[in-house]
Amino acid sequence: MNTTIKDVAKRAGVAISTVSLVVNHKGPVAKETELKVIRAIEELNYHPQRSARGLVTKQSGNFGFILNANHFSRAEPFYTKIFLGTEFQARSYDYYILMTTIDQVVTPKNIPRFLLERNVDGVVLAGSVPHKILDYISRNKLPFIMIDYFFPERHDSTILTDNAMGIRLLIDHLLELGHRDLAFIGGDMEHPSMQKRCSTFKAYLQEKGTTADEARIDCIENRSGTEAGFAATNRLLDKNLPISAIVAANDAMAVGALRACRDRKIRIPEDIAITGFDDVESSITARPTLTTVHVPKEEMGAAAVRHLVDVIHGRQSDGVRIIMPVKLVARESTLGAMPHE
Amino acid sequence: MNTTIKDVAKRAGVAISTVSLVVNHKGPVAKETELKVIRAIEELNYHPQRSARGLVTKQSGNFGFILNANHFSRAEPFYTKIFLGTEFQARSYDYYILMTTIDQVVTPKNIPRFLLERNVDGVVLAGSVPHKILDYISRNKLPFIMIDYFFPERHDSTILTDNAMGIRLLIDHLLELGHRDLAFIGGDMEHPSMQKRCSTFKAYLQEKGTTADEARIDCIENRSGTEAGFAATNRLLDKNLPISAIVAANDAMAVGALRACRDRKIRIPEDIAITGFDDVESSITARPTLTTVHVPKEEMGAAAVRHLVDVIHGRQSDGVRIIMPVKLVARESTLGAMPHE
DNA sequence: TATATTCATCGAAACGTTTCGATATATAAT
DNA sequence: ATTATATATCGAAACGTTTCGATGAATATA
Repeated sequence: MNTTIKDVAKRAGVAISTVSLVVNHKGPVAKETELKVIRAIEELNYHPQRSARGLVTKQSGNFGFILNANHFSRAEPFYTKIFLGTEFQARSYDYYILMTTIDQVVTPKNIPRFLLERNVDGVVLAGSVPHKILDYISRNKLPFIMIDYFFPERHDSTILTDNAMGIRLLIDHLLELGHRDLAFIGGDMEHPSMQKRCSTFKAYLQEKGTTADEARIDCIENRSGTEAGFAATNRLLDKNLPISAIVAANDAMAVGALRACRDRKIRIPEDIAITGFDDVESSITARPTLTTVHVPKEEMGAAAVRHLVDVIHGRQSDGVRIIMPVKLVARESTLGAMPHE
Repeated sequence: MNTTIKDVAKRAGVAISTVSLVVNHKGPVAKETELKVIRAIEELNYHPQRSARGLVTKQSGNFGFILNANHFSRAEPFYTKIFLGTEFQARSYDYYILMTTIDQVVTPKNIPRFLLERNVDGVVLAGSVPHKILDYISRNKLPFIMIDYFFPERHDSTILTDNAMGIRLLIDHLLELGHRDLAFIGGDMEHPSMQKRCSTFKAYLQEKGTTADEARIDCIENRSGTEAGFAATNRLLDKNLPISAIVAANDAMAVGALRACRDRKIRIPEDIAITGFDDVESSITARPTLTTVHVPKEEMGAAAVRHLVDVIHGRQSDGVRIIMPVKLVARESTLGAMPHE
């Protein structure tokens, strides 16, 4: 029970350091002794102990995953999916993920425990995360990468979705269906993804010759949930402008828009078409189901882990910006009721 | 950078061991020196290093989470939810979760790495998991608990759902709606939960005076997915017995039943009502939405972690069996189309 | 006042590895 | 034959903690 490298050394009749060399495939060791050692290892069922090894190598075999606490409600499967993506990929590289949530407001003392304890070899940060954490991480020379967030003034590695492409796909889709009077509801405008979605909406409409009327754009500052979508839609509809389609900045806001329209007995999509963004569960549980843009959430998590591994192995320098492709998912909220399949 | 206990000791003008005493709130230490030490700790921003501490205490601060690889497809959010439940609860007890999947077939060498490396203080096992792993874990004297599985011949700690209650709720619901000819489709009969659901179906119908006709019960041995539900339902319907409702052993099979009925132009629930079990996403994405039994998945994960912590703290002996309550969720597949809400 | 008891602090060992410099042996170069 | 080089092995130090037994100071007991 609890066999150590010492036991192996004794059994194989060699020095401890020789066993270590064999275990780690380092340094030259005679074929013959190697076999002796391997045999001893197998007979004793030896496996090096993580904490002992970590103490000297300064490697934990773990990656940290830091998530904005607000984002990790159970109702919000977006970041959950990203997290699961990292879990999956980490395993295939022989790392484990230690995950924690973190409050927006950073008191000096809420640095994640795994950082303080030096228990991770790299960090993935998902969603909006405080500056201070990044500083702490880079001060400790840990490789890190952000997902779905970045600070414009810095050059951190980050994984983004192709927000511009997503919005263009939606607009193309709507124009093709004959819609002309498009509106946009956004929220959480401090978030770069949200900014991009909104700015692309304006720019691409202009490009298409349909000028984007500012009166048909309603962005709520700090919130971006169902309630925000509901409120923004109501404000928009109160103006009595002609509107044939509403592009929402994400699925949650689109669901809010659906609700606002239902309250006013507006039929979807006959009177107004509605689109979301992200392709989370609620887009398919909604009635009608939501046309939206699929964001490859698991893949983003996986890509983040791969990047950390690459940096650690020196195969990849830091400061990259990876943009993940998206695709349109057309459903009832633009196409109308479809036969139950 | 990288301040150690040594630095703190020097700065505070005390011995290393004294600093340790302060950090761990052990042994008697004078108020005055305690303050000196605390001040030094804060000035140097010291925090003990996990691997060094773990080396001597033999505590990792981690729990392992082992999941049957088959169960962890992305399409199967049941165990994913359980996992997230453990994550959440672990954090509140200052533990991290190391998760891994494991194949059904256990070669002697696929023991999870975190076990070999002695990198966990306890283990949660979700779903059907090989015997050998349990042996390995208990041989290493690690506390562990299973979720949604158990071996009848052993007395391991385990967290189960109230399968019997769930089936009774469904039957009561159907009887109340006037159904008399109930059928049952099951699968994966090696799984204790599945056995219980099936046996309760028979027993409770008998208790209610409606004898359970064996001809209306179709259980598939090794599979329990949509395909299995589809196949079982077709076999059932081919018999041309009067059937007014089908109770499926889980949501996936219920979805298969929906499909089989649609193919035969059987209307749900007008011609036949259908129920599921588990309340996973597919029960609400299905058309019509599925009446099912809600299983508190996150709570089960959380309860598992609480139990491990209790055992470690000696507050709880091993070998408990915790049965989680369930509740009926009535939806369109028994009630009929509901107004979009 | 002498002795026993408690309290506070300390030094050193131990935990299980990796790594580094030293040593011994075998092989190649002169 | 002598020296230089490469190969194989080893012993010991180091990593940063906790813990244990020892020591000394302060307090209570006789």
